[in-house]
Amino acid sequence: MQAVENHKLSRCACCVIRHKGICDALTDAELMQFSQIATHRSYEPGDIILSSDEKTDFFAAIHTGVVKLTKILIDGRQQVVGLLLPPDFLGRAFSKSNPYFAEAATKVELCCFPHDKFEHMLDDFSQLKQRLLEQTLDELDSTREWMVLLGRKTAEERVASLFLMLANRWMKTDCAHQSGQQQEVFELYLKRDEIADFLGLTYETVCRQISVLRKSGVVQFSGTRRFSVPNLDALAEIAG
Amino acid sequence: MQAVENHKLSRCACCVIRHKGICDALTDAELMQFSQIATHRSYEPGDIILSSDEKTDFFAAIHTGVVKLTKILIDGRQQVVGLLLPPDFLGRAFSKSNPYFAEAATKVELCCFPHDKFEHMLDDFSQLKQRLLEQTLDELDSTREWMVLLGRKTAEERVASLFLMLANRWMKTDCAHQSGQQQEVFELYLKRDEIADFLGLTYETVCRQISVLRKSGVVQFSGTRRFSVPNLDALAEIAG
DNA sequence: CGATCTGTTGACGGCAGTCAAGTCAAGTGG
DNA sequence: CCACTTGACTTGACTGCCGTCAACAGATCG
Repeated sequence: MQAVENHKLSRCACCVIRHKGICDALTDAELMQFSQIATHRSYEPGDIILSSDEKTDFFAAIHTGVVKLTKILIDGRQQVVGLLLPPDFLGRAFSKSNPYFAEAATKVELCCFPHDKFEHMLDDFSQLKQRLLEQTLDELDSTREWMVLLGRKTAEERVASLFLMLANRWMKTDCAHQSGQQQEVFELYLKRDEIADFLGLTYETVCRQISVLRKSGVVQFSGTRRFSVPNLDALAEIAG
Repeated sequence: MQAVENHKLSRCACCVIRHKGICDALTDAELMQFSQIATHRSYEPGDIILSSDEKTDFFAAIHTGVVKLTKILIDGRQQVVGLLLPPDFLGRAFSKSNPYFAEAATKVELCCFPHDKFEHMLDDFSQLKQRLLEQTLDELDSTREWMVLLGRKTAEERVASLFLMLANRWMKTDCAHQSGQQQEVFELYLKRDEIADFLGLTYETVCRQISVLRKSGVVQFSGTRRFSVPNLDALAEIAG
């Protein structure tokens, strides 16, 4: 029993997101307790992790991969309302259902916590709740930033904004990039039609605007889903 | 001194939003402490309450009136990213600045709490932090709902969605509406160009789509900013 | 090799934006 | 009291960006 706990603690202790996501709010001792309720789950691209308005029985930290949050209208029109990367948190606390679909955009590994036990721990560890609040506030900020994009930006500005956002997120979390090195390469993660659903466009328009940016030299592509940015300021200028 | 406290408590105790907003999370005894740090401020339509990225020194509960949260691009394009009605909470906790403008859309009265004292109280009263978290999560949900509108809905659907949202919010909070009464009358609060900035349209398009809905009988106007809805289901159908 | 999925590019049309004129109500000042 | 101004709103004519429809290219896989 003790051995198992130690094993589980060590799994958490050496977890790549130990000091990034909500887990960072916990001490090693608290993490020990936390690790006992955590289980891992894996998903393939396209898998539905959570269905809209289905009662959810777990929360999760994104361990690896990318998760899309989407909403759909009755006639099938779809909008991506959030993109979760490690070490983001997945799930709607203090509510029995969540109003989005969560879909794996890439291979995904989650670290899951049962619904009721996690909410109890939120009450026990005030630092955890604090962290969740701060993360939710940050998410609200970036969601509103995206509202400006959807409401007011042109197609070209939208695509440029997406590239800029991905580049910034990449450099913030995976900041193991050696300075003075050659061009940083970023991952797009999404297919053209997923990008379209994120930007409020059609996939043809996304294609065209990517071509425009590529031909003007603002971004350089290697394959269809990897790109680099010679001049981030120029990209930011276009993104508005 | 004691007299003043009693006076202040009584002001909170009989406050119209005492049992609606975050204050509802407090006991009468806690409210007493709370009332000692609270001050009231008034604003006229068009007044800027908070400027984007300006360091904020207070939080506030909306007592009366309507507050717009907006963001602008360098060339002046504007997007309303949130609409706050009583008893909503204004301010970005645990961050020295907030990335939006807060502007009074109508006459507004705020109940304000100093920045540092309020954050201390959040730590002292866990129910308060809990309430703030839940309110933030709800705000995130409705913001994402609005992303679908901005990204995927037509002009007519957007205007219909706004009417529906206002009707629902009105009936939820001011539910002193006598049943079996004649048509409920709702307030639009915003000018045509403010609606446009909320819906990601131009004010001419907003005008035209309001005319369409009015002529089809789905909504009835008295003046330019008051309307009633004969059939809410029909409106919801159009809103998508 | 064909089948399928993903991405690219062209031609055309429509919805909403742009530009502009006009209505209406409220306020201001002579 | 009336001319004038101002702000909010409405409506029309035209334009253009992006959506729709369609053909095609490349990659992956059985």
